[in-house]
Amino acid sequence: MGEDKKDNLIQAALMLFEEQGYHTTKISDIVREAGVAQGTFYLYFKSKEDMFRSIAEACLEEIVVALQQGGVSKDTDEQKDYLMIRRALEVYHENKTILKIINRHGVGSQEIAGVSEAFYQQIMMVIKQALRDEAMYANYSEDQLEIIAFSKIGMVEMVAYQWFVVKNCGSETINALAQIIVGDLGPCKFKAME
Amino acid sequence: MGEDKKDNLIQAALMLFEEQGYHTTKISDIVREAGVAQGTFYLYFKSKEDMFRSIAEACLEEIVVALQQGGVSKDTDEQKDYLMIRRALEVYHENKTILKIINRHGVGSQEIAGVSEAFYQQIMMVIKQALRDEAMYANYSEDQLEIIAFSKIGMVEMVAYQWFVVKNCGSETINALAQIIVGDLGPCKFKAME
Amino acid sequence: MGEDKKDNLIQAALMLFEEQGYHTTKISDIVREAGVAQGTFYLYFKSKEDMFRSIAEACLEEIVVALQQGGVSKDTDEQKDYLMIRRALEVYHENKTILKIINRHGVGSQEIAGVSEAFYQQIMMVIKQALRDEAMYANYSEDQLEIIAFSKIGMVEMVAYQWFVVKNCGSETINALAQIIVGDLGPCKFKAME
Amino acid sequence: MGEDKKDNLIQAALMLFEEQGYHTTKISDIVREAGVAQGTFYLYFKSKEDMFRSIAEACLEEIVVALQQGGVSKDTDEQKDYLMIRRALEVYHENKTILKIINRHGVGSQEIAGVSEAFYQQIMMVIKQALRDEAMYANYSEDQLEIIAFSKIGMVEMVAYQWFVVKNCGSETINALAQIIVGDLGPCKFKAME
DNA sequence: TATGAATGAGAGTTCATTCAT
DNA sequence: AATGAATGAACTCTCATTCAT
Repeated sequence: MGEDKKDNLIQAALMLFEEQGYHTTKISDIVREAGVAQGTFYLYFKSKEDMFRSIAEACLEEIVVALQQGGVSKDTDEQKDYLMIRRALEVYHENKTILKIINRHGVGSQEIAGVSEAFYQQIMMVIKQALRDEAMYANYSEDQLEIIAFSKIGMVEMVAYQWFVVKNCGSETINALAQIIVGDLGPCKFKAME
Repeated sequence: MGEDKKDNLIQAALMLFEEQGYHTTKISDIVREAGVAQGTFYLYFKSKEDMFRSIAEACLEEIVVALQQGGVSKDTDEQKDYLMIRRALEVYHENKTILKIINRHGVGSQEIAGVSEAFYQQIMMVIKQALRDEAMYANYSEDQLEIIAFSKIGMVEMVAYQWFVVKNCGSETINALAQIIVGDLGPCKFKAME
Repeated sequence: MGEDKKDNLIQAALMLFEEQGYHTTKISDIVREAGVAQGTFYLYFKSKEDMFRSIAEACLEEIVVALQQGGVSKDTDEQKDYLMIRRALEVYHENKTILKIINRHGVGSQEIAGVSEAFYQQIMMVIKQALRDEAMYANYSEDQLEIIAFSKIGMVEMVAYQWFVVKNCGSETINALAQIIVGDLGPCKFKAME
Repeated sequence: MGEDKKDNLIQAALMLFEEQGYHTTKISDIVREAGVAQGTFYLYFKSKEDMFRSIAEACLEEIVVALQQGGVSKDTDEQKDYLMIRRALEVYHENKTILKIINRHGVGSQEIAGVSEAFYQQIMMVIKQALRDEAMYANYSEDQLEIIAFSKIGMVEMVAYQWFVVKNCGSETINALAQIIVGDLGPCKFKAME
């Protein structure tokens, strides 16, 4: 039952952070939304920042794990690339709440910046690992693979942000987005959006 | 002379926003840094948010203009692509302060989010325009070009953020980064960076 | 068994009050130290203040009783005086915890101030009674004896506080302190203390 | 004009601390009494504790200075003693506000305890110095003089507290109190009080 | 134009106390 | 008798903004 309230608080906070941003959201908003008393917040979190850090950590970790599980082996590099991009878009789509909070509203605290930095480091490592299996990048150095990895992350993140958050598109766009990003226009499945 | 003080305020604010973020920086910090009195701030700006909006607008507009001027026509698509990417990296490098402020610290105000959104819309248009000149994208639809444009923006922005802000590399890395991103490993000019 | 917990609470509270003062000590500190649950506190005490009042009353009453039992009759006034002072120092030494709590940390509640006031009234009466037996004070009025009594109390309390609490000296200093206070330097047993 | 408000705050605080104690007095009480805004408090003091520390320091320093100026040279030790005691009672009477605050209400903060400890150390030194001039204490060691000094301080403080604070007597009692404390009953000027 | 003391609404946080189990 | 999660009133403190000079 105790965990009930903690969960209420987290759900309420995520909703409010997404809607109005971290700084605009007051503890009093969160507890009202969660239906608990003001003091209850402090049973579960040391402070507002502590709450956000723990939520962000959990969400970002989820993304890292989800990306890691996307390991597939297909024939061509292009197929691998496509699947990687699609998988990443799926994961971002499922986690667009935290994506929106962090990208649109930011947070601005040393500690949380650290969480974010660590997150990017982790997914970069995951992507770099995947790239090593592609023939195309066979003779790339570690540093060069890192550049490629980050550029792919940026690509996916920006597209995900623009389509899932700004344009608020659904998961049915994922295939088309991935196809275009990878560069195969074949039989175009891409329909006008919004 | 009055403009002197306004400029002092802007420079002080940019420095502090970059260092500690928008929310952490107090008006009192800015005026102390700028060497003017507390009340003077309000002679030049309606509010703290108003100041940030105007600074952000100016900086982002500068980026848009700089990107637009990069229009050059070379023989191959790959050359065009490389030059576009390099140009974008240069521009981001020159403007890494605002890049850092917006990406690392975020903003958290509806109005400023609008500024940011409009900025991305503008540079997307610039990039899309440039892509139309590449043979490679001849039969892409507008929507498809938009995806490509955003994915390129994301690529450049993420790489610029990681190398110029996180790793704090200088402009001498630009060529190498651009080359790798575009995919030409030719005579590799890329050196290990730390 | 119930009384066990009550006693635990009292011991824990005394320790914490002495260490950090009444106001700084939280109920949660006391119950943690006592090894009981938060709610258990209220089975034994109406409130934090009620607890402190009852502890203080008990301790101070102990001091009063101890002082009363010191009644001895010796030949000279000086001997009586010395014994009275020594006895008082002993008592204060044994009760330095409450002495420290009340003198160093104060109290700050009307009700408890009353307890303290009543305590001084009581020991004043005890001392006054003792003084009546000394030839030296034969023709002193009641009011005058009261002044003498309070001045002796102040003397002993201040010395006890400085030596037992501030300098943290042990009971071996008592004789020397009493001798000096009374004014007999005879064969000086007093050693340098640090 | 700025100092006006600071002074208002100090006067209001002293009054309230005396009336209801340090812990019971809220910042909101102080500013209301002083007739300034809540935020104004923080222009002059870092916190409530900081305020009290600075007030206490000033008051206690005043007492030390006042006691130091009492240096007089009379014929007999008894005369010197009497004058010292009377002077001390006068000083305590003039400063009974801070005496009441510290003795009755206490404060309970490490930092302020330090101020108080330092105060006693200082007046002990003053008294010890004075005692050295008395023939009576010619062959007392430093340690022994310290005991005498503290016992005299305790005497005066307790009597001052009981008569000036508890019984609320005026300065006309000072002579009589001093006389009794010193031990001369001569032509008794002491009248029944209140 | 420039000042900076003053403001006060409103934020985050604390903690003695309660009560269903 | 014992628990400890939950409470919420009340606190201290912050800081963007104002305005008399």
